[in-house]
Amino acid sequence: MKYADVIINNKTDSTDRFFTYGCERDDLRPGRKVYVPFGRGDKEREAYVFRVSDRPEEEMRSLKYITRIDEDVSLTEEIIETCMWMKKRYMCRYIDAVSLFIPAGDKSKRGKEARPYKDAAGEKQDISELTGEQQAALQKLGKAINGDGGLFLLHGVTGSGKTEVYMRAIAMCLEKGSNAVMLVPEISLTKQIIDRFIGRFGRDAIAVLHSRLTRRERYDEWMRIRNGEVKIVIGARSAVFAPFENIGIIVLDEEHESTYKSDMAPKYDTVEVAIKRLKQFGGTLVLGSATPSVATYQRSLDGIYERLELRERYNKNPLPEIETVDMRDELREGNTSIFSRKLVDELGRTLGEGRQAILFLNRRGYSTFVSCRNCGYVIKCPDCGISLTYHKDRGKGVCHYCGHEEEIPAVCPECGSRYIRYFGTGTERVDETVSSMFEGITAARLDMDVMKKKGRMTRILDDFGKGRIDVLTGTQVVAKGLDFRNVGLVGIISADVTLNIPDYRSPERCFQLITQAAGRSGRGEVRGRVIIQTYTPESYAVQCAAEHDYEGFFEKEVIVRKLLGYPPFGDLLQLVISGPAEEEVSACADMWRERLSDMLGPLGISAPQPMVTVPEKEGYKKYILIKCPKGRRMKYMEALEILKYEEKKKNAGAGKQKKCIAAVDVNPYSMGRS
DNA sequence: AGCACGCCGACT
DNA sequence: GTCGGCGTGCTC
Repeated sequence: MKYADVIINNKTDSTDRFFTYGCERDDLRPGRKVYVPFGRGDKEREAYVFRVSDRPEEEMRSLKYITRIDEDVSLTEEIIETCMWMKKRYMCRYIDAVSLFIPAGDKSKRGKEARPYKDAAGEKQDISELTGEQQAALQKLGKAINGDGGLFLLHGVTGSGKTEVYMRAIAMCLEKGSNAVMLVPEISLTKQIIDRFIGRFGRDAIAVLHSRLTRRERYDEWMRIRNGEVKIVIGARSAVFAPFENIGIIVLDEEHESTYKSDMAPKYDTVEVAIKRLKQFGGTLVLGSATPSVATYQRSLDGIYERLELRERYNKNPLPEIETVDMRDELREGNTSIFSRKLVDELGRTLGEGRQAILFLNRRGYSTFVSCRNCGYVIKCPDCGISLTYHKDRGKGVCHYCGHEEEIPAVCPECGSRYIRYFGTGTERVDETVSSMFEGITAARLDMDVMKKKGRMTRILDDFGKGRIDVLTGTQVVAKGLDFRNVGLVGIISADVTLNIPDYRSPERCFQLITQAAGRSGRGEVRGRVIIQTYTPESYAVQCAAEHDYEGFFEKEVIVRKLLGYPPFGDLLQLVISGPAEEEVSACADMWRERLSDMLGPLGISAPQPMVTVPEKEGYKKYILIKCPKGRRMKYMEALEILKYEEKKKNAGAGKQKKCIAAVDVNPYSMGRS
C-alpha cells in the first residue's frame, strides 16, 4: 500500500492543501494525474499527486482510495517542485500553478490532430560568417551549456545577429540531448521566428505554445512535447511551462518587454520561473535585448547575469544616423503641421531614392481628443470619464479604456456652439497626411485597430516586404522586430508621448522605444537615417537614444532610481482598494493610509489616488503607493497582511453591508489602472 | 466548488 | 407537523 498526497482540482482556497489517498499501483509517482472520490458525495474529481510515501503522515480520520490514474496526462517531478515554489513565491493555489503546466480544459476527443503553422514554409538563411563578438559570446555560452549551466544577458545592438546566436546555442544544447525553449514577447512575433527556426532545425523538431492556440492545437502540441517528439518549443511567455523532461536552455528574446510578466493571477515573472526550472536541470538562461531593462542590466553589474556584448551590426552595417528635431522651434517658425520640415525633406529624399520609410507614433486613432473652442468642453466617455479619441475610419469617438463608441456631435452639448475642434494626432492622421503630401506613393497603417481584422497584419507586412508599400505608419508593432532591408528612414513623430506618462519607467520605455524604432532603419547595405521629433530634446532618454548610448542612459537612470528608492533599489507596493460605492472606497483608502503611516512610518506612503474604472462593472478603485526600502519587502508585506486580516474581520461583522476589498501588487506594470 | 447539515418560515 | 429557503462548514 502507498499513500499519495494529492492536490484536488477545485477552484477555492479552502481545499488548497494536500489530501492523502491510498493506492496499490506501483506506477504511482509524483506528477501523475489521478481521479479520486472527494467530499460527502464521493464525487469523482481530478487531482495531481505531489508526494508518495509508504506510510501516512499522521493518523487520519478516514482514508479513501485513488479510483484511477490518467494514462495520457502527467507532470514531471521537476514541475511539481516548481509548482510548490510558485505557490510560495506568488501566493497562488497549488492548482493555479499546476494549471499553467497542463493543456487547458479536457481533451476534446473529436477532430483530427491539429498543428499550428503547418503551412509555414521555413525560411532558409544562408549561414554567413559570424562576427568576432558573436563567436566570443557563443564560446562562453557553449562552456555553460556543456558545463553546469549559467545565466546570461546578451546585450546586442539592433541588427547585431542575436537570433543567430540563439540558434547556435540551441543547436549545442540539442547536440547534448537536452531540449530548448525559445520565448518571444508576443504572439504576433512568433511567426517570423518560427520560419527561421523551421529553416534551421526542420519542422518536426519544433512545437509552438501560446495562449491563442485552439484547445485542440494546444493539447496536441503539449502531447508532442510531453512525449519527447519535439526538441524545441517556441512561444510567448506561457511556453516557459513547456512540459519537457530536460531543459538545457531557455532564451528570452526582447527581455525588456513587459509582456513577460503575467497580469493575471498567478502574476508570475517569466524570468523567475525560467531560472527556477533551469536550476533543477543545470540549464542555461539567455536574456537577449538591445535595450535591457534597468533591473536586468543592474543584475548583470551585480554579477547575477554574465553579460555578453554585441556592439557592432551584423555584416558591418553602420548604425543609423539619428537627428533630433525640436518641435518648439518648428512652431516658433510657423510650422504647425505634425511633420517637421526636416522630416518632410528626408521623406522626400528617401522616397526619391526608391527606399521605404517607417513612421512611428505610440498613439492610435485620428485625434486624441475633441473639444469645444468656445467653452472648453471635452467629449468624454460616459462610463470612464476619460476623453474620447476620434477614429476617422469609423467616424466615431472611441474610449481607449472600455471601448465605448459614440457619434461626435456637430454642436457643443454644453454651450451649443459649432466650434467643435479636433486636437492631438494619432496614427490615422499621420497616415492620411503622408498620403496627401506625396503624390503617387502607397502608404499603410499598422496598429491594434488594423490588427484586429484577421490576416491584415500579415498582408501589410508582406506588402511592405515586397515593396508595394512605401511608407508604413504604426504604433509599437512597427518598432519591434521588423527586419526589412530597404527601409532608409524611420521617423519618430512624437517622442514625448511615452515620456509624459506618470510612471517611474517612462524614461526607460521612451529610450527603449526610440532605440527599437530606430533599429528598423538601414538594415541593408546603405546607412539608414532616423528623425526624432520632440518637445523635450533635453531629456536624457531622448538624448542618449539619439547617441546610441545605452550605458549613458543607464547611468543617468540609475541615479534617479537610487535617489527616489525605485526598483531595483527598492520595491514599489501598490495597494488597490475597491468597492461598489465611491465614498466607502475613499473613506477606506484614507483609513488604510493612516494605519499604514502608523505601522511603517509616513515616509514613502502616497495619498490615495483614484483609478480609471467602469463603475457598473468594476465598482470604484483607489490606490496607495508604498515605497519599500530594499530588503524590507517581507516586513512591509507582513504589515499589509495584518491590516488585510483586520479588514476581513470587520467586514465579517458588518454582514451584508457594502464592503471594500484591498489587494497588493508588488512592482506593478502599469500604475493608473487596475 | 459541491454537498450535507441545520435552523427558521409557509404550507398541506 | 413537514417541506424547503439558503446560511455555514467540511472535504483525506
